[in-house]
Amino acid sequence: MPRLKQKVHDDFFSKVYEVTKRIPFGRITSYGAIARYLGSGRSARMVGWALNVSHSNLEFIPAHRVVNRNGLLTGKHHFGNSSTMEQLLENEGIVIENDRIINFKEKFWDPGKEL
DNA sequence: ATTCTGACAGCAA
DNA sequence: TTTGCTGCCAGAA
Repeated sequence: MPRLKQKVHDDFFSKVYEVTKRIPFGRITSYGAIARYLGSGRSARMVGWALNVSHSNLEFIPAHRVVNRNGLLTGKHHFGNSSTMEQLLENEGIVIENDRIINFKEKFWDPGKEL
């Protein structure tokens, strides 16, 4: 029995939240990695959208641990203050320079590979 | 209904 | 290497 359209979206969003919540402390991943893990590899933008509305979720979503594939903090303007995301990450021991994560490759956490 | 936009990513020039 | 266009799927106007 197919679910209602609204339900489907909730499922996709929920999956995004689930994966995001499993990102280990001090690690980060990319929108594309999550999208691929969820099956729709070319829907990275939807991951971003899901995180954008993650405020409606009761649980805390560590959305600051999700950046684009270049380790660029493209979503920092969505944390109220544009320095919040950067601060949260540095709080976890991640070094940032010019909105870019240093040692991005080493800190990278691939849900498809590690989950 | 149509058009534009977006917290992306891949590929062509 | 950098820039620009395209595919992707939902939402807003």
